[in-house]
Amino acid sequence: MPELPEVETVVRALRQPLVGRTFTEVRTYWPRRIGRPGLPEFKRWLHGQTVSAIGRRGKYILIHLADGDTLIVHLRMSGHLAVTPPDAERDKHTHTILRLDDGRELRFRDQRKFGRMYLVADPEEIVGKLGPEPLLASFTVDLLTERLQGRKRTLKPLLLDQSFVAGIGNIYADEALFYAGLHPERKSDTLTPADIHRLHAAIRKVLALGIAREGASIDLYTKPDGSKGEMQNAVAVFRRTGQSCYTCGQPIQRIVLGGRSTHFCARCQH
DNA sequence: ACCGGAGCCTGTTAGC
DNA sequence: TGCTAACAGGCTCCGG
Repeated sequence: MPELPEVETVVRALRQPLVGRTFTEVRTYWPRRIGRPGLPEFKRWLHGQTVSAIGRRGKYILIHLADGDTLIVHLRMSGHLAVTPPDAERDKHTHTILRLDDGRELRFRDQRKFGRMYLVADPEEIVGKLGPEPLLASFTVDLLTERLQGRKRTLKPLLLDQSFVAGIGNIYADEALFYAGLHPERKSDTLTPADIHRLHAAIRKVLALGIAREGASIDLYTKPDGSKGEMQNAVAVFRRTGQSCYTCGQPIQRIVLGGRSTHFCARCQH
């Protein structure tokens, strides 16, 4: 499940092979992959465009084009991007191929077909509703406190809400709540200033750790070159149901919250 | 304001 | 052993 650290890892890996390249051909085998505009316009519009920069907003990959437009990619559950030689064998789940002027190809593979590509003049059309970037200096304890004002929400679904804070998914939500010592069913309006302080620190800690370890290769995520990240070996609670908490030794519990499996230590999190 | 459920997908796994 | 049904999971939309 690519979340902020996984997407950041992909962006860093694609920067060198992609910046400065021009798209010379667009092929897609699953038109619904293109979120907007429609496929014919997408093809016409992207043809001949040159990549000026590549960045990230939440879980969205932003491929900035020289004329000011932006190609946006969301990997959702199982999306994978790679720059490959043209003669590389095509995986059966590769549904979109963007040919580059150096002969190589940017390939979008997606087993579950949830991922999307967008081509827009203004990226705010797509990412405008996202909450703050949690790793920027501007994401302060005060900002988090302010965003919690007047709200009464269960913490786990709140962390998964991209309009509250951008980039957190199921893995890092569970990990952040563990490090904050907060129960996933805790209501947001019961947090003390000390709780908010710990939550703020925990969010940044787990996301930074995820980036340092180049993502969690749980399920299908791999880096663009196909190798695995290391974060799956550093999780405290995620998918460790029944195993001992590293802090207190109690078995990790699993519940379902907001339709998402949720893992936590009942002794360490309140 | 907040929550829950459906829908989008398909490979894997649990259950009969 | 072989089949089917349930499940996972990010996000959007809808209804309560």
